[in-house]
Amino acid sequence: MQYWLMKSEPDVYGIDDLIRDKVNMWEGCRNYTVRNYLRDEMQEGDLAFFYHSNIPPTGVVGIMRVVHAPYPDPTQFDPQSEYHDPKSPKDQPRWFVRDVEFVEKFARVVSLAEMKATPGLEAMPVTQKGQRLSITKVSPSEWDLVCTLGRSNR
DNA sequence: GCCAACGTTGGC
DNA sequence: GCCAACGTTGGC
Repeated sequence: MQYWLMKSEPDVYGIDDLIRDKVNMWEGCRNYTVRNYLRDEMQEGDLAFFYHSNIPPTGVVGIMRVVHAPYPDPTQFDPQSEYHDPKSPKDQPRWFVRDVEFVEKFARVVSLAEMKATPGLEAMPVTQKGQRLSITKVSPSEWDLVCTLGRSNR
């Protein structure tokens, strides 16, 4: 099983929205590296950190699970959508989504600053300057460390 | 709001 | 296939 970190801006879609919805389509990826992760590398049952980007406190706020096979992102064919991609061929879609299911909200946010300061997390892409993929891989040891932090009282 | 970093586009 | 211009991300 592979672990992941997936970013979302909480004013667009945050962990409390996922608690309400229980399952949600992770839509709108328009980057080929991330597309390949979604389409080719993620497996049903993989676990992912939910990361709040852009609005402080930025950081990991909980855990979700990948619950469905990949399928074409419907927003790419929707002219009304901000994610509309008129160049994506209908018979060979460019963009894919996964469904994710809520698993856990941490007792506290594991902030980006804290992750940068925690030994053992320095290889996480999210702690590195200029790294802006919206989905990245997480190693088992990184996974355990961040979970421990998020479940602790600090 | 600024801006550094990076991905994508398109002219040649 | 190079690379400059442009758009976007996302921390601060």
